[in-house]
Amino acid sequence: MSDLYAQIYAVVRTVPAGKVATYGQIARLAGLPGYARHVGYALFRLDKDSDVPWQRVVNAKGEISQSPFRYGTDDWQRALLEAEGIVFDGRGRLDLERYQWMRE
DNA sequence: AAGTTGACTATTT
DNA sequence: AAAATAGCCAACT
Repeated sequence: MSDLYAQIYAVVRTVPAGKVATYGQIARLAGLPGYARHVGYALFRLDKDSDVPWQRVVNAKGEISQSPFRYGTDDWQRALLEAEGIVFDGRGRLDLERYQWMRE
């Protein structure tokens, strides 16, 4: 894997349970401004046995981005987050003001 | 080697 | 408030 992805994974692994971060935020923290899409791309390529908590990365609206190839369904990620104490509203969104990690 | 793709985001309808 | 547009940049074909 490229060093680029290594940096992304390193940051994602730093997100504590019960908190979430946006793609753009991960990119900035990794020192890669403008790489928001690559964060998602990196997680897409992520191996299932990786220790990266991919479920804690959501889009800027506080919603779970879906992928047709992710193993498990769209509900799987949500279940993992709920298990960490994160509550979703009726439209499948979470409160970023409350759960976003290290907001700038 | 060139064109397409995408787990995004900010801006504009 | 929700949907369409434009900018973004490495990986993939």
